[in-house]
Order: sequence, then C-alpha cells, then structure tokens
Amino acid sequence: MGLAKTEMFTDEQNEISLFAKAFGHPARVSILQHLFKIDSCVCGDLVAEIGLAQPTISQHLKELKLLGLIKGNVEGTSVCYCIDKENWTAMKNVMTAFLDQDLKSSGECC
Amino acid sequence: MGLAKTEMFTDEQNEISLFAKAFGHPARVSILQHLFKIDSCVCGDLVAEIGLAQPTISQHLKELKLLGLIKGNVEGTSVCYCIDKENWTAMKNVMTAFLDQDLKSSGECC
DNA sequence: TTTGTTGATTGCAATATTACGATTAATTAT
DNA sequence: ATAATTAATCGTAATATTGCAATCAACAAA
Repeated sequence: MGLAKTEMFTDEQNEISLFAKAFGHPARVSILQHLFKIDSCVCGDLVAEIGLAQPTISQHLKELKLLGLIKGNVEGTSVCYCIDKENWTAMKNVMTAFLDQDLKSSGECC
Repeated sequence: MGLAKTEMFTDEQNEISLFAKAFGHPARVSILQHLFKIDSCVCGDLVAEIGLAQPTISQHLKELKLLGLIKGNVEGTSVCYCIDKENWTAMKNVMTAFLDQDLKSSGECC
C-alpha cells in the first residue's frame, strides 16, 4: 500500500494521532467511560457491560494499557482495571492543545 | 470479521469515535494544523506542505469535509479549504466533555 | 490433585484504511 | 479550439484493525 512513515510528521502530530486512534473505536470509548463511571477498579464485568466477546475486550484493554491510559492490577484470579489518571491528564493536555487551536485563530475566510 | 454494530453503543460513543478517527492519522492532524496556522483559505499547497501524493491528500480532505470540520470553496481552477469553525467548536465540546471525565472522578484506586 | 474461574494469547477470517498511478472533470490561458 | 492547470475520482495493492473460537496460563476451591 505505501504507509506514510512517522518520520514524515512531527512528534506532536504522531502523538495526537496515536491518542486519537485509541478513541477511534466506540468499544474503547465505552470501556473508558465505564471505568470513569465506576470510579474505582473494575474486575472483569466489562465483557458483560459491553456486548463483545471476552478476547475482543481483552484486546481493547491491552491497547489502552499499552498507551498508558489504564492500569491493570492482578488480584487473585481476576484483574482490576482503572484509569491511570496521571497519564490521562498528560494525554488531555496534548489533545486539548490541539482542539483549542481555534482560540488563536481569529480570521474569517471563505 | 464481525463488525461491532453502531447499535451496540450510544450515540455519544459513536460520535466521539468518529471524530477521534478523523484525528487518528497524522496526515489529517497535519492538514488541520496547517489550516489553522494559515488562518485563511488554503488553495492546494497542502500537497507540497505534506509529503503525500495529490490523490491521497484529496482523500483525507474529503473525509474531513464529510465530517464537517473543513469547508472547501471552488475558486477558479483551484479549491480553497478552511476550517469550519462553527462545527469545530461543536466537535470540541463533544471531545472536551469526554476528556474532562476525570474532573468528576475523585476516587483513588489500585 | 482435580475442578472451576478468570483473563491473556493464538490463529485466523472479515473488513477497513491508506496510498498512489492513471484518468477524468472543470476551468483558465493562449 | 488547444493546451495547461488544478483537484476529484477510479481502480487496485498493501497494510491495519476488528472480532471471535479455541486454547493456554494462573490461581482458587473442592
């Protein structure tokens, strides 16, 4: 196909797109919202909550964990997941700076 | 494969993921940043700016336009693109509400 | 130990995305 | 009319993502 290499873009652009990609699937949005709603660790009721199979949820969790947005602690047979608030804040700062670009541009056009 | 249907998720979750998907590629992030930086219409120098072929850029522009984040006005042989600030603000409100979830959750865990 | 429970991993099949050469469409210049 | 310019579209190849059945690994309960 011809993949656009990350070298073509700035670190900031690559970082923004990586975070955005994590939110680019409703299942992951749903997982994150659930973790916030519960506001504590969730031990595996995500499969019941969302209507997807266990391996699928596990895969989505893995991606979110890899990005650092969530933490997973083993607790007996189950694993407890929760938001990594520190990393979430850092991500939010990056994304907010991107979304707030309009504040600096006053021009009208077209 | 088995696509997760949009009916499985809330309208909000689907909307967030659609916007996020638009930002999920560094080329589109780059296009949007450039449009903000210029702060006026851009008549097709995006291909020179970003290192991708003209059909590729055109395709990315189409997606952003379909989502309503940018506008394109035909002007002679060229087309002028700029941010649709009204829609950008609406998108920002949706995304910000999602990103700011952490403000409402005070709990410590794990 | 055996059984049950929970969640990760593997191995695929289905689908979506990305990139670009070639072409087309629309407009302008000569 | 012809040529030049600009950007959209088509067709297709390469790659990435998603979903899940099957399996595996770790631990707990009997």
